[in-house]
Amino acid sequence: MAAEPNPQGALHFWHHVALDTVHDDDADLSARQLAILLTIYLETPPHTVRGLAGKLGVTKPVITRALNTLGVMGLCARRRDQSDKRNVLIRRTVDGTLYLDRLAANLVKNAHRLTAWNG
Amino acid sequence: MAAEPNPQGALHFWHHVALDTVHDDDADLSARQLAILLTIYLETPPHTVRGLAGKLGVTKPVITRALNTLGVMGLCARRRDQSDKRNVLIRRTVDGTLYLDRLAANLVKNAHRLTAWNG
DNA sequence: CAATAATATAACGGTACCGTAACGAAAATA
DNA sequence: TATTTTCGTTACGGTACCGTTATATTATTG
Repeated sequence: MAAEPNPQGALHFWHHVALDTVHDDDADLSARQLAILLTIYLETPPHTVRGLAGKLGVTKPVITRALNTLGVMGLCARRRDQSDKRNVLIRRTVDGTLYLDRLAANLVKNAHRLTAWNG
Repeated sequence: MAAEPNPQGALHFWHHVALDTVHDDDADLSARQLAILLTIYLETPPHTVRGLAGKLGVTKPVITRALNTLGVMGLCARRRDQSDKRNVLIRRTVDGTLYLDRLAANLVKNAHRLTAWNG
C-alpha cells in the first residue's frame, strides 16, 4: 500500500465516513453547523455570535439559527456575558463532547483508506 | 509528530475541511447528497434509484430529490434504462468529476492534521 | 443626559428538505 | 389478456434553512 494520502484514497475515505454518518443518523448536521460546532470545541474560548460569523464568513442570523438547532440537540449552550450583556457566550456541553468523540472515532476508523491505492 | 491518526487530530482535520468547504461555497451538499454522489462515482455502475436508496438506507423520494438537486448543479445526470424502461440509470458528468477532484485535493491538503498530536 | 454604535435576535418571504402516501408507466405473472 | 408487482416520481403537510430587514437591549460617546 502507498504511504502517502492520495486523491483516490481520500474520496474512498470520505465515502465511507459519509455512509456511516448517514446510516447511524446521530444528528444530521449541515456543513455549516458542523463547522460551528467544531470551532466551539477546538478553538479557545470565548466564542460569540459575531466572532463565529466572522470566522465562517456568514451573517449573524445564520449563527443564531445554528445555535438554536445545536442547543435543542444539546450539543452546545448559550450564556449571557455578564461583563458585556450584549454578548452571548457559547458553552460546550457533555453531549456535544460525546458527539464529537463519536465523529472522531468514525474518522480514525476509516483513516487507513486515505493511503490505499484502491478501495 | 505522532505516526498514527488520533481522535484529536481527526477533529482538527475535519474542522479545517469543513471551514474550507463552507468558505469557498462550491456547492453546499448535505451529507446524504454527498454520500450519493460518492457512491455514483466510486462504485461500479449501473446505479438506480432503488439501489442507491437501499445502499444508503433511505427512501426512494430522498434519492429522487437529491438527484434533482445534483442534476441542476450538473454533478450527475439521469438516463432511462432502455432495456427496462421503469429504471433510471444515473450517469457521471465532467462537472461532477471536477467537483470531486477539488474535494479530494482539499482532503489531501489537510490529511497531515490527522496524525498531529495537537493543532 | 442624549445620541450613536454594537450586539443578538425576531420577522419575513422564499426555497428545499423530510416521511408518508398516492400515482402513472412498465414489466412480470396468471 | 387481465392482474399484480415493480419502479420512479409527484403531491402533501410539516419543518428548517437561507438572506435581508427590522427590533430590543446594552455600551459608548458627545
